[in-house]
Amino acid sequence: MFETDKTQHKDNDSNIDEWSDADEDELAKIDFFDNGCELSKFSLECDKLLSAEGTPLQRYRPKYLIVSDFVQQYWCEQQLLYRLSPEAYLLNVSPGVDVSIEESAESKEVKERGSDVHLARELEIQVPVEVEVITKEDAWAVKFLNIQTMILAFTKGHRVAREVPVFGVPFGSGFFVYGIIDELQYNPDLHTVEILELKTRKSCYPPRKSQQDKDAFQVGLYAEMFNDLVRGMVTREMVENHLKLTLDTPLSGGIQRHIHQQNKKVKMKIFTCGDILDMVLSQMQSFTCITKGTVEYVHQESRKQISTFPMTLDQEKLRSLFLKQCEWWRGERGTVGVDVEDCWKCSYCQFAPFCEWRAVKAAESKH
DNA sequence: ATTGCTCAACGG
Ligand code: SF4
Repeated sequence: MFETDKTQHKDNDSNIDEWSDADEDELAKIDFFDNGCELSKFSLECDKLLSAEGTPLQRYRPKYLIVSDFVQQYWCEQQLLYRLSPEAYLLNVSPGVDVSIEESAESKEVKERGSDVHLARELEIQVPVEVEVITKEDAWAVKFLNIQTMILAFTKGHRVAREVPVFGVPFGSGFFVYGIIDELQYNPDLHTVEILELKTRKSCYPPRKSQQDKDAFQVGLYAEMFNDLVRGMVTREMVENHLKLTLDTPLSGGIQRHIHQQNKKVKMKIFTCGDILDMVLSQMQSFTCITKGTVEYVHQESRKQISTFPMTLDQEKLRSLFLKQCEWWRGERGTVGVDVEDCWKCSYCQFAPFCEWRAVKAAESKH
């Protein structure tokens, strides 16, 4: 009885907590449901744009994806698309209407403070070295060398490494993925490795469940990729074919010098990107698989810990989530925005005013 | 073959 009141409620507040506050005129203009309310695979205008111009993979990630792509997608696939393709968002905006696609200054500020904290933490334990990079092989060799630095640190007795790259082709997806793990912790007695993912927050309270889920997903994906390297499931050919690298040409002088400087014992030899890759692929196999991780939330202002929670790797759950995400990248299904219970996310989103997903959900809720 | 092709994560 009281519920009917709720559905009629129009929220013109700046606070977005329901679908129904979208602009009435915009809703009238967009008529997706001519043929009833069944959710067809590509009913959104943005999906039609995608199918006309190529899959997200071809268009935006022809060689490799980054872990952050999947993490953003986990948060909201529609928002990911709008970030990749502002034109997909502008489809919903009538010509002449002035609209911003910039993130708010506040949100930029919060992200910057997060970056600052992470940078400071990295500098606490490792010294950055500048290396001249000329070719893309050089650039990838540096990434591989950063993995080797972690391996060396752990064999020297260090227990913590930060900003450690991982790469691979998770779950046989056929997608090459690259990411950087915030922190790895090594226990030399048990010979185990765990992930610590630090998240800084403006708020001094723990985030909502779906945000924690997203962070657990991120840690899970890192763990899975690390483990694939440990299991020897990442091959030289995968790197070569996906990244289109020529692995057998010598790296440029700056990197050669760096390698010899780093390890004086290494014999005078000209290294190729493939040499570095082979070493890393082989050395990674001496680790054990990661089974656990921790997500830690820290208040930006006070730097005090807010909360932590453990992540136990659930490979099957992760697999099905990940492969579902891959379908979107391949253009096998349409874009899906946030669930009703997660529509609070829209209040933080720069695309809320003309978001197609929101408009459709608002229209649906009026049946 | 004019011919290239990505710093990731950052927080909500
Ligand atoms: S407004 Fe909501 S549904 Fe639309 S992109 Fe932003 S978060 Fe996703």
